[in-house]
This record gives sequence, structure tokens and C-alpha cells, in this order.
Amino acid sequence: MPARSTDRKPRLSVERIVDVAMDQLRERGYDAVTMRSIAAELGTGQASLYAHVANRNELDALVMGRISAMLVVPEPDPEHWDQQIADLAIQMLANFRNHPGTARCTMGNMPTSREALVPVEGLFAILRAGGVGDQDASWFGDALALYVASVAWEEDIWKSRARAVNVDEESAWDHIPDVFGSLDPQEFPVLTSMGEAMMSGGAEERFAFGVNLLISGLKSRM
Amino acid sequence: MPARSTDRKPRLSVERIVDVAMDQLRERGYDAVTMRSIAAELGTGQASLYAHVANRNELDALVMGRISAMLVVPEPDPEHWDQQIADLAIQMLANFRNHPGTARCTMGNMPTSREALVPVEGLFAILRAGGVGDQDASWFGDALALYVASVAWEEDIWKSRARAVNVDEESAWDHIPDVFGSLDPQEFPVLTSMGEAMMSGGAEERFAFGVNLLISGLKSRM
DNA sequence: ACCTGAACACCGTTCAAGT
DNA sequence: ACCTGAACACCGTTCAAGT
Repeated sequence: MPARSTDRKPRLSVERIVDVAMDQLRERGYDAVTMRSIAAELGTGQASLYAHVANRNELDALVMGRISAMLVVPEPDPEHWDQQIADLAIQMLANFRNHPGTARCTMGNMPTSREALVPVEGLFAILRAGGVGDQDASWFGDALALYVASVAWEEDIWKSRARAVNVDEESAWDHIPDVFGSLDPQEFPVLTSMGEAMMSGGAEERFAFGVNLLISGLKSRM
Repeated sequence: MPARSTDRKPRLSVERIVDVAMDQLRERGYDAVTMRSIAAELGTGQASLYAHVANRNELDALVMGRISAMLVVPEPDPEHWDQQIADLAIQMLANFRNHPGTARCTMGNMPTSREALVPVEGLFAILRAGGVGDQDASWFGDALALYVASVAWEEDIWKSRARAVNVDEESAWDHIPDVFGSLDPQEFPVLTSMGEAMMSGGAEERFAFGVNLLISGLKSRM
């Protein structure tokens, strides 16, 4: 009798491959997720994945589509377009953080799939409603997406490095103040005199500052 | 008789290793430069490199130091701090372009060497002269450096991809308009109606726009 | 059509052994 | 102290062969 509903090896599919990729990205970080590690978890050989995914880069694009689909872009409110953009940026970073390791998958990959383009459409709809010209909107969208992904990717890198040294993320930063403390005040008068400003502020504040820079800059053109 | 001045294998040194790395980064792109390829060009085994360089990541940091040392940061002119920062950003991007493949080396690497910190000191000196507070300066410097490196790295990625397909860089973009052309205007009303704005503007204009965004944003806080 | 084992052509890094 | 050959434990991708 065929055990239909409890088959130990359901068929491979793009969805299952991306599922496993997302899990492993979270648990191991970008560099430790390989075609082989994914295949192993799926109980198959690495060659089998290539029947569903062309190559590693396409897998990255699929992961980008998956996390893009999680974004919820609000209906444009012309009165509060700037706040809507700021909120969206914060949502994007939070989404990357909820799915560690995925930021790297988006870098260098243009959004070309339907999934990935839906939030882009939403972003531009908000900008247009706010009265931002198409040219400015296009370039602004580029800069914002690049900034958010870069910040998320850097955070992933610190996480991976801490994991490599097998130390908690906080104490990985411990030796950084040493660099500034050991600087020659003659040669580095500014750096040595702004020590605490270099260190202060959490990731949240830094990111909010950067997003505010971009949005204020855009407003100052209008 | 010992042929002193024409020794075919001068001693290995960090400098020579970084020299070769920079050359190969230019000619092959980041991913194709390996400990092995560097060792091969130096006529030695890959293991020999490890007597001078701890690992690949340290090599990247050394490359970052090398290109940082090429930057010329002007004496602060309080009247024109904003233009000085814009010029510096343009110089940074030009420097990355003159040394293709090096942008990736800087990503995720904090400037900790003396070489790498000299231009950072110069940047902060300009900002301080311009009256920017230390906290703002610190966060702004972060965002600017991240933005410039990201843009340069993306350009390197397009270049590598074009190289992989063995096609010139221009025609690698040929199929991109197709993506927008095939979009459903019902689902993507904004994207389909801003076609030319998405494409227009060279890399130069886009970058100048992004830098202007950051600087204008910073000014609007003062 | 989908899956597999085995191979190809690579990686970074380590280490015992040489000079 | 510096260098080397050889190995270890990996990569992405391909391909002939199976079902």
C-alpha cells in the first residue's frame, strides 16, 4: 500500500528550495549557505537543485522576491508622503533583520520579478502622490534601496564575524575603541577629539539619521 | 657569480602581494582574485602568502589601505565645506573606478589602519570646520562612505557580469527595458508610466544626485 | 520530466618539512 | 624567519545515466 500522505520525500520544488535557503541563511549566514547544504537538508544531491534553479544567482533573486513579497506598502497619502517613505524604509530594514542573511541576496540584483516589483511600484506611487518628479523619484528610489540593503548587509557581516569568533555580538566591538584610543592626537586631532560621538548611538538611530538625510535632501529639491 | 640586480624571484613582501592583488582586481574582478592566482603570478605557492598576510580578509583590508592612501583631502575651507564634501565623494568614486574591484574590499571592513584613517580624519575636519556637530558628522561620514562604496561595488558587479557573458558593458543593459515594457499597466500604473525616467541619466548624474541628497539633508539639520 | 552519482575545476587555510 | 608541497575540507556547475 502506497503511503501517500506521509511520503518522506515530497517532490522538490522552487518553493521548498527557497524555504530551506531562507532557514539556512538565518541560521548560518550568507556564506555558509551553499547548493550542497540546501540539497543535504532536502535529502538529495546538489545536482538535483539545478532542475529547478538555474544557478546560485537565480536562487538569490528568488530569495529577494520572497522577502519583497513580505513588505506591506500603504496607500499613498499625499499629506504624509515623507513619513510614509520613512516608515517604509524602517519596515524594509526590519524585514531584512527578521530574515538574516537575505540582504546580501538583493545586492547587485535588480528587481525584475513581479514579486520584487510590487513594493517598488508602491514606493513610486507614494513619491508621485507627494509631488516628487519621476526623475527624482527614480534616483531617490535607487539610493534608498541601496542604503537600506547596505546597512542590513553590514549588520549581517558583524553577526557572521561574531559567529566565526564564537563570541556574542556585543563583545565583538570591544576592541574598536582601542583603535581610536591609540591614535596620535597630533596626526588625528579631529578623530581623537570626537571619540564618544564615533561610538554613540545604536543601529536604530544611525539608520533613522541616514534615512532622514535622504528624505530631507529630497524635500530640499522641491 | 650571484646575479644580484636581476634576481628572478625577489623576496615576497606585503607590498608586492598587494601590488599583484590590485592588478588582478582590475583585470579579473573581485571574485576571480584568489590567494592562488596571486601566488601563481608571484611564481610561488599559495601557502607562502600566509607568511605575510593572515588571510583573505586582511588582504582586503590592505587593499583598502592602499586606495585610501591615494585620496587627497583638501585643507578645510569653512565657507565651502559642502562643496568640499561633494568633491571628496566624487574623488572617492573616481578612485574606485581607477582601481576596479577594490570597492568590494572595503565593504564590511572598518577603517582601522593609519592609512585608511587619514582621509577619514580629513573628512571630519572639513565637517567640523563647516560647523557640523560631532554626532551628525559621525553618522554622516558613515552614510556617505557606505553610499560611495555601494555605488562603486554595483558598477563592478555589472562589469563582472558583462565580462562573464563576454559582452560589452553597454549591451548588457539591453534587455532591461523589456522588463518594464512587459509589465501590466493595470497592476503597475506608476512604473509603466515612468519608463524613460527609470532609464535616463548616466551613472555620473545618479551619483551626483545621491551625494547631493545626503549633503542637502545634512544642511537642513543645521 | 525529474532526479542521481560522480566528476571537473576550482576555493581558503593548515602543516610538516625544508632552507 | 621564510618558503614549499601536499593535503584537508570545502565550493558551483556539468553530465551521462537512471526512473
